[in-house]
Amino acid sequence: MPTSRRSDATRAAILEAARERFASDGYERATIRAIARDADIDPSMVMRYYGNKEGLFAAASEIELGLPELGSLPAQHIGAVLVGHFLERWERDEVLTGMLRVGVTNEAGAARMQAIFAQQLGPVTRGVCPDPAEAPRRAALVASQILGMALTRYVLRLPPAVEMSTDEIVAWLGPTVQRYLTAEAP
Amino acid sequence: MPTSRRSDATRAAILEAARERFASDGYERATIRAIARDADIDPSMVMRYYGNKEGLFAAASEIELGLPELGSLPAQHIGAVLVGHFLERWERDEVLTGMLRVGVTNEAGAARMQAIFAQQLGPVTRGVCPDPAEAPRRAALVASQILGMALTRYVLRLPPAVEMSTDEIVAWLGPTVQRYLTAEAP
DNA sequence: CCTGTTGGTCAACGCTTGTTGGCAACTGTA
DNA sequence: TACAGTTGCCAACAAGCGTTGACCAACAGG
Repeated sequence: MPTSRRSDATRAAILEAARERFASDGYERATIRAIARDADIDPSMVMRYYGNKEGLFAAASEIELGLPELGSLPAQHIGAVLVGHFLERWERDEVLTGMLRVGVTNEAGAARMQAIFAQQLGPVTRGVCPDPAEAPRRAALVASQILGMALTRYVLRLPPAVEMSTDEIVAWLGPTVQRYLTAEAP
Repeated sequence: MPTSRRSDATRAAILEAARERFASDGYERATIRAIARDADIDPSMVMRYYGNKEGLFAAASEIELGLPELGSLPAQHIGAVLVGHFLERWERDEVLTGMLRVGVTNEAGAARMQAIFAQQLGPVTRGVCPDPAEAPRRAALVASQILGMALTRYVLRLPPAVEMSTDEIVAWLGPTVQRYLTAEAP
């Protein structure tokens, strides 16, 4: 079991092409043939290395949100920091847009998305919201606003949402997220 | 040009089946054959009456949000009323879920969604936000929160979002929408 | 030098898709 | 009754899909 195989470059190329295709086309329209063409490789290699299309998608959709530790931050800025972080992460590449697109079209994609948010956003909220038992609900509220902005801005591309600057978005959404995290339940 | 044709029932059956399929499967996976099977009809009839798949989708996605007149309402309740109305509309049938699903996967779907919100949510905001020139931006913010909740609750089905009651959602999102509509720009 | 493993290509398979055109049955009109 | 238009079904098409298995080239160890 060698630590690095000759085929690692090929595997990586496939994975990168797969991420881009899934991101821009969604699960159904991202064909194995197109991915293979992008990676300059035969479609059958994709099958060999990832078993089938679902396996390829599973491998291509391991995503790190890379959320910061919020514990050390001034409590009243958490919302803005979180919104800013997500916006930056969203604009860095198309991975999250793709995740969103696939999460909507594909059952496995939706499950993957549930897991990502539960595992990575859940703990963050647990540390800052008043009643830890309510953390999942707070996380869902935060997710609804952040994913909603991502949806309107990066996927549906409603013009006013596209035209806003990231600073403006942070200024508008920051207080919302802040409230979802730290306010008493209404 | 008769006012009613014998085939009107067929056309309606096709349209209804199409709406359901587009809603539950998205654009790509909703096949003409499956729609025809649901409507107990030959696939070629779909082509005859709607030209092609895009035409069928266009016909199936004419949607009325049916937003209420907000002008006569107490200004401080607008947010809650709007959120409640959308939730009710969303849970009544699967049409809006379908619109969302198709808007994400399909360019024409996204365009349709832009139009719906511009034409139906835009005027509402224009009447209530401080500076009418900012109405489109306010509408986009409102859309981001409302579509975000719909996304997490009805499409991705994040468990905490599903488990909340509509009253709880109104209580949480109402003030957010209210602020997006009526607060001074931050 | 042989031999087995690995990386990669090629051609094909069975299937589903959107779409088309021909043909039968019915309806309304003259 | 005869005829034109409408409604519907059937069979087929070309294209694209995921997937498979046979085959070749390079390389490794003995």
